[in-house]
Amino acid sequence: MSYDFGAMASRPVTIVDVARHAGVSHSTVSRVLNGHPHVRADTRLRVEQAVEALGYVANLQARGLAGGPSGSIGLVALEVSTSYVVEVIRGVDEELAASGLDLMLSTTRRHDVREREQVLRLSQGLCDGLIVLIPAAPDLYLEDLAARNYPIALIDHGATPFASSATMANRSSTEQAMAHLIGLGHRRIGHVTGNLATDAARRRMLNWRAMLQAHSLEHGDDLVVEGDFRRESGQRGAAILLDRSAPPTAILAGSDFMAVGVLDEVRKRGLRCPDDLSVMGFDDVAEATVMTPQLTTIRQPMQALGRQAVRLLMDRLRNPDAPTVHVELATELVVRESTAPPAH
Amino acid sequence: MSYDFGAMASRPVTIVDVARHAGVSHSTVSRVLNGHPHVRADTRLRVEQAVEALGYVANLQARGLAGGPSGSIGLVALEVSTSYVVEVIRGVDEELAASGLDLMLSTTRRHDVREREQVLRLSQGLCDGLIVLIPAAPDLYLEDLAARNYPIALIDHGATPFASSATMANRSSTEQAMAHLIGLGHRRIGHVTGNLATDAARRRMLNWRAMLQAHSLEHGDDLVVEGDFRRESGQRGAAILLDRSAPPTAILAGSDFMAVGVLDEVRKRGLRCPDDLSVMGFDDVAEATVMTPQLTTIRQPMQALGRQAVRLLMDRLRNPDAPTVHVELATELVVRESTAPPAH
DNA sequence: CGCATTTTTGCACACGTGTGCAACCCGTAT
DNA sequence: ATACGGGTTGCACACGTGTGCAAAAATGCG
Repeated sequence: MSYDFGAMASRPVTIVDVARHAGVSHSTVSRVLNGHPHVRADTRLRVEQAVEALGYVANLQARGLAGGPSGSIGLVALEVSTSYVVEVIRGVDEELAASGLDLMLSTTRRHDVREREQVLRLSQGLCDGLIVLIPAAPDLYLEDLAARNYPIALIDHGATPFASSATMANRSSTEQAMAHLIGLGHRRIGHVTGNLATDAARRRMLNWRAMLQAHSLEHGDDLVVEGDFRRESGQRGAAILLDRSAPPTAILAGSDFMAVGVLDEVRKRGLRCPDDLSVMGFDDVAEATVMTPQLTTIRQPMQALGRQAVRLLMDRLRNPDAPTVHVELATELVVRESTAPPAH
Repeated sequence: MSYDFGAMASRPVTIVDVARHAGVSHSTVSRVLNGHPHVRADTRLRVEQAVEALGYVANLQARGLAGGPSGSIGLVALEVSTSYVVEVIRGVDEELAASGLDLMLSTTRRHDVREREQVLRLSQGLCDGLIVLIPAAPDLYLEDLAARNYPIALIDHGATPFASSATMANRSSTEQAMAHLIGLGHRRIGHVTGNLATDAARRRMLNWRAMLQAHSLEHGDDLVVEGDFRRESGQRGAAILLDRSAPPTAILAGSDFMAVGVLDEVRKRGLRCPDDLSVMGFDDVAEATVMTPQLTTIRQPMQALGRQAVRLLMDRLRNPDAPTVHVELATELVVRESTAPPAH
């Protein structure tokens, strides 16, 4: 066995190096690092100075292996491409900043097997807790982890006894939007839906229709066009609706991006918003405050969802035996400039 | 696919469990998992079946501790709040998807100490390579890691012998912007900078000044205001510039968000863009095509930057002894509606 | 000062995996 | 049949840290 003290192959500083430098055993260093009570004051000081002097950084893996806390929580998501995921991550990151915990993001990219792998990986000591942001069935591992009493927070899942969860109140959001438009005096309210293959789009359409029926307003098929959540489909939908013999005075788009498309068509036709047509969206994306007119929309509390998940997780970290909780976050009507009473 | 967990699923399945189930030693299981050549075919099959039956998932920490590959690469960033970071992450994630490697995101939240900590943590076996996305001085750890021959890719840093790096052609991007404005006939061109603590902001300002000098145009201190990359600082900067005795006819903002702020001030004063003031930004964020007028800007290839960083990293993973590389990606002038020849 | 009690410290093992080395097995050539 | 050789396999140790237990040291008390 040979020791090389040369500057070439510098080995990371370990707890043993610190111990040697401070003239104690590595156990003592460990105790200092973890704030154990039974350490003499001057010993603690010597160790802390050694840590400082050598620039010691704990090896997360060894610590996790040995059963110590990792000081970080994991977030498992499908991908980072959609703004939905990005916003949730932002919320998580910001809430975490206050607590001093680290964030580990892991993406599964739609491989179902990978999902279970990633979750188990992170739960094996790498992270103290896990936030799962995947709209799939986590039954494969949830019960397992619950048996180990491992803290998990699910986002956008229904209630389950195995983990805490946070979700959005989808129903009331469409009601909020329609109440706003009807309250302004609109009687013909068109709807450009998102991709009807998705739950959210379908529920929004059903609730749009239900609200019109409840107020005895027209709700026929010539007031609704299917889109796909994207800007271009919003423009196409608006073109169709505005070409009707009796065009709507307001259009509810299934997403903010489609609302932008609706406004594209409005501008193209030389109409003005909100004077000639009121427009609403869903989500309250960052773009909503940048456009002219600024968009009236239903804010989906995506960041808040992330924050809430962190709080749920930290509750479980502090008190592992407390029962799991299910939280439903309200959406919020954000009135800006794109809606007004109808002209006539 | 169904997994058979034993009656007591309280403890995670380890390599030893698999070994027992297959009637071999844990070493053999390890060799199967890592694709070593000297394993008999039927033994390999038995082990693989045991892995499947027990639903074994490797413990990353133990593997990392023991010196094995982690199969994941790390990304260290300040935060995930800015779209710059988000876009880079998207690029990284997408490029990584092709390679089968996992992504670990870690945020430092502007604590300089944490930066070194996080980097060292992840480099101690947790990740096979690291992408650093922090506009600060990584001298503290770079040399150290280079000595260990640890693969690192820096984003938006200058060339360094210690790591591969990818950056955008900051010089030419500013030249592109200024050439456009000067070509339109502008002679007084103001500049609201980003946070001058960052490299990018400082270089943009220097190049702004250099271009003005090269064309013998005024470039004094009363044509430049420091901002912080955010919308509000853009508005403040514009207010200051427009209050000068001889206000500029065009303003180059250090980011698209600041350009939005500039437009806020323009609108507030009842001015019109581009008639009374031309406005340009940097980045080409999603918002740029949504606003009115649509923003003329310099497109920063942020996703491409992420992809490039991954490729650089994988080159080093495959060939650790190859020299480091510095790649510069071209930016692109995107002319939209917010720039025009000056009125007078 | 001696003894009991408490505080402080070190030893040794555990965590799960990878790997050098030696031992094993089996087939083939002598 | 024996020796040889190469493909397989197991043993034992290493990685860095946490912790129960016992030893050592410090403290308190008479």
